[in-house]
Amino acid sequence: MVERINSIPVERQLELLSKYGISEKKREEGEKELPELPGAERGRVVLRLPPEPSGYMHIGHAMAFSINYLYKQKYEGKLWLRFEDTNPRKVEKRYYENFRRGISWLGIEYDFEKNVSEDMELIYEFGRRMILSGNAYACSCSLERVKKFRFEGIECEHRANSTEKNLRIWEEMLSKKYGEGTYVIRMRGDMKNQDYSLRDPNIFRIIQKAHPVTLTKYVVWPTYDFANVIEDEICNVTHILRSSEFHTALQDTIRRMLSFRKVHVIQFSRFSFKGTPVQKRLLRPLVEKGLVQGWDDPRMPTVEGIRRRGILPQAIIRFTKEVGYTKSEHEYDWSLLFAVNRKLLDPIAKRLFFVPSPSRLRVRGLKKSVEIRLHPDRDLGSRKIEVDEELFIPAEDMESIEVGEVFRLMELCNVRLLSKGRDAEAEYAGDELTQETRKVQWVAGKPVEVRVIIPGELFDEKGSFREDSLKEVNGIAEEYFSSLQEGEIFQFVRFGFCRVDSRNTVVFAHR
RNA sequence: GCCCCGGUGGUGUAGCCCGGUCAAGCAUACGAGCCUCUCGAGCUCGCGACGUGGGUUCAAAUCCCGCCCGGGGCACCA
Repeated sequence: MVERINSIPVERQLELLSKYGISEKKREEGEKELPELPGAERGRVVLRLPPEPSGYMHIGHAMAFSINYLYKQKYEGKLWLRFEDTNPRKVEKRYYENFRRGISWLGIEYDFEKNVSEDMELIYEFGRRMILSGNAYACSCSLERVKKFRFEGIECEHRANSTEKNLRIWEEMLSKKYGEGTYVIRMRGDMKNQDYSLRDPNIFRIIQKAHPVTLTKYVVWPTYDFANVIEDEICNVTHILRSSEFHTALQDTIRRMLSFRKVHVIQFSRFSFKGTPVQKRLLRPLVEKGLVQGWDDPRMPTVEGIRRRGILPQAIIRFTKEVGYTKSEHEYDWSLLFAVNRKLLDPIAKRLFFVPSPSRLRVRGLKKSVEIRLHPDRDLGSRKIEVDEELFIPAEDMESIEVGEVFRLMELCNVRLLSKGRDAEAEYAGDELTQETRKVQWVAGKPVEVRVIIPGELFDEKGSFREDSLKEVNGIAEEYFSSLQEGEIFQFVRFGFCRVDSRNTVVFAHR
């Protein structure tokens, strides 16, 4: 029954339906809304993007930032861009700019920007307060000893030092009297706590390496958890939306010790795509061994990589909104992102002809000039093509077309194949357009040689690098191709969406 | 070892807090058809899931316990 109805054209179906008084059920199209944030009030929400400028921004950052941005919009709140640059050993100047670029590419508008390293004096003030209130102490245990004691739940002797002594050492640390590894400041937690991260964690350590922003001004640096709590307090952050590789217990404790306000913490698991991990640990070897072209290789999850791959920034934001966030482990299939990207691209991408593995075809007596629209149903302009007897069609089509068969050269005319092979010939067979005839794209005139790079997943299921992660297709495109802008995303008809990477190279995005 | 957090179709999610309306919604993928001068878009239909074992209850995807599996933390990294 269903089959029978389906075989009737839609218009006729609707006709029949209205005849029987059945109206079309309107589907509510509403875009998916993000869940409400606890305790969020319009206009009073403050969020933050906290990148560590120690590596390239990747899709995981992009999505986590998007969530924050979406909530900023939802509640008309404020958004900070805050560089978590408290480890001079990891931070590098160029990455600050890389993040700024990535964020602006995404179209994320933030209200304030700062580096945590600019707030050192303030952070020191809170460190001092921790010591004065007995919540922190200076410790000179070796790393091994700290570890051992923490594991065994034993308090070291430094824990019993007087406030005066702690304060003296603290001041001396600040005045650069000590070298690395001599002293650290630890939070007085609970050496018996079942959660080991509360067994007197370190909150300040000495690092004698020049910082890209503050240079050699400071040597005592706060650890992430400490700096973060302070920054969230002074930035007036109301909601922390971050991935779940962070534990809240420690930060909550510090917040309590310093009598800071409560902050809503929402955690979600890391965003990553199938076969394309975001961890530097896995990516760096690929770059170093030359298995990929660089950090901006279109197979890479870096912002630069996915941009080259033809993903629109809006697609990332919209995709993020669709999948939302969860604490459950997941690995997105690229096809999910592609689907969103395709929807955005379809109405704006120009349609061009590309012939992979071209096969020469002579059409007897053909001489024609056609003007073809650049989009089937949007007005994106058109291009004019002069056709002579000689043109090219894909080898794949040439092979499957039988001699004597009539097929259509898209937007041009019908032809009948007379012979195959090197001197393949065809003859004109009318202009009538019918649904059944096979349609083939073609290239004539002055073809442009084009190389299409097809990026795939970097790793297979077992986690080893895929040698075939990058494929290549060569062919010719119509002349109009040369007038595309670098970076422009368009569609090669019957082939897929691509982005102009460089003069004669395009990167395949998806079908 | 200890401590957190998860486990809904191939993939991603909704539902779980407040048990029934869930013989489980949506998207994507896949299959079929309609439409279309694209293998794109649009439209219609189909396919397919509550980790596992107990318990509570008239009733469990939803609450409780055990187990299994996955992720994260226990850094002088963030």
